Amino acid sequence: MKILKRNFYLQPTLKVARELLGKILWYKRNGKVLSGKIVETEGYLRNDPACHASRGMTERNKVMFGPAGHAYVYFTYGMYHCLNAVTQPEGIAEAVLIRAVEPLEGIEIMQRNRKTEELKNLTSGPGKLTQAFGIDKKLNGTDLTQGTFVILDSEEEIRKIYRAPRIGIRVATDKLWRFYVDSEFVSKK
DNA sequence: TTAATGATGGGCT
DNA sequence: GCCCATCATTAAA
Repeated sequence: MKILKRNFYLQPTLKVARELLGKILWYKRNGKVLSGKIVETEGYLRNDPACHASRGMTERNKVMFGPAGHAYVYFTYGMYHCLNAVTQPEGIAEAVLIRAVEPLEGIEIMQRNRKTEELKNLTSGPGKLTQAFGIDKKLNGTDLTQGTFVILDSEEEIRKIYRAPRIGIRVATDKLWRFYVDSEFVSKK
């Protein structure tokens, strides 16, 4: 399979959010491959009060202001990380949060990282999947279009895409910027 | 089954 | 000091 190119991430952010569904998150770590099919995403736009970057650039969110196709990984709630794909050209801070994937490769490692055998509980949430994959702040700013931490294209045809309000935010809850497919691994339907 | 709560610590008004 | 793009556990129904 081929790695998604930078042009993919330069499309409108909500389109990228929809089109990332079915694509493959792929991470080769310590010589072992971890991968999963993306089944749930959320878009975060400029001028969106729920977006970390909406009140200007800070040390934490500066990667969002950088070039498209890079990973924005941040630490939250004192114990979890969340993974985003940065969209839009340099200077425009938008991104897509990867909320859930369906485990494909490296499931034994994910089970060890998550301290559970239960497949449906491995990667069905933004904090869960980063824990399962071993993704943390050291990957913040990584280029997702080359190297060992990338998103792969796929030929998979998506039957139906659902859209719904985003989860875990207190503002802009009227915006239907969460997207997901029919899957047991979606964090919440 | 769903709802409430505690854990836990960096970021920022 | 309060907030937080979360999750696991406990309590309630």
